[in-house]
Amino acid sequence: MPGILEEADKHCAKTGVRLTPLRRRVLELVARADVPVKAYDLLSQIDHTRTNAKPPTVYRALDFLIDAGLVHRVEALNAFVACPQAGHGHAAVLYVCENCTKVTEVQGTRPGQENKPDGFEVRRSVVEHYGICLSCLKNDTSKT
Amino acid sequence: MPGILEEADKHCAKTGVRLTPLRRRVLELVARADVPVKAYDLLSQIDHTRTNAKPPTVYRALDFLIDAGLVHRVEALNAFVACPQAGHGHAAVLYVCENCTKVTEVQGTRPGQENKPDGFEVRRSVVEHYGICLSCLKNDTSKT
DNA sequence: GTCTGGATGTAATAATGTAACGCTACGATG
DNA sequence: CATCGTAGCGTTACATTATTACATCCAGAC
Ligand SMILES: [Zn+2]
Ligand SMILES: [Zn+2]
Ligand SMILES: [Zn+2]
Ligand SMILES: [Zn+2]
Repeated sequence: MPGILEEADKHCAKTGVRLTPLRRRVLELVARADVPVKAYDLLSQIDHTRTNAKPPTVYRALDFLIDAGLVHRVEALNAFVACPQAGHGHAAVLYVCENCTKVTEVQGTRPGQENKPDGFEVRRSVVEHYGICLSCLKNDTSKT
Repeated sequence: MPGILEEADKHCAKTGVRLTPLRRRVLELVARADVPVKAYDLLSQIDHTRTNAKPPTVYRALDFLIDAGLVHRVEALNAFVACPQAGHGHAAVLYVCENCTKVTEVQGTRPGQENKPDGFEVRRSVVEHYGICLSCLKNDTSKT
């Protein structure tokens, strides 16, 4: 795989938005973790000798990355994951393992709108499935 | 309709859990509002001459009500809505209007599990669609 | 009565998120 | 070049949301 950062560079160049060093650094931190990351964890990981990051710093960067479609917010965890597909503005379908906390983002799927009320115009969807991933089910030592 | 509180009484009697006055009061407050309610709003609405409610009070009551399937948490709003169907433990599909903030819970639908990863065992699903309801679309005066 | 577990009270604090304002750097415009 | 406007970030202060830990109360079991 080509690396999320390089993909992000390309994506931002194409869409004409600026992936500044700070934003790129935050994306790097989110992408490096293979589990959802908390905003304040990001804050503490930013190099404080180079920037003087405060909460607004990281929240602004995250807002940018989310708008750019590079990061998704995991609503039920107050946490963030990097999007493996740099698809602008797509709605994510996430499977979150409650044991190992890893997130799998389903590729190329639109969230289903079950029994949508008549005339409702959906702008944004949050779809998060919580459970146990195959790998954790296999390695489960706590079998009753 | 028979009233959410009476339904809740029946439901709790049947499942053998205790809908105490405090919990019932919180459910009443959630049910009375036709929009999602915040925990601290509930806290301020509880009668402080009779109980001495603090944050844990309301969060504990909400936890109980959610476990009992009487209330759903709206994850992306940090807010709570009463469930119109007292179905224990069902996963809710919610349509939230970003204009009037009203929530429509789709009845009798299981959230779709789009392209579920192999072997993933789903325990709980969060499905929230944000947009504009029909009524707000009709009354829209901000037509460009 | 005494014991016990669930429910609630209480204090303190953690964790998460935002508002408001100012400064700086940079590109556009004339 | 001058100046203007704006995006990005710094900075302070604060607001909102949620939890931990421990004490107390109280109904039902024995
Ligand atoms: Zn994605
Ligand atoms: Zn797992
Ligand atoms: Zn429901
Ligand atoms: Zn509406």
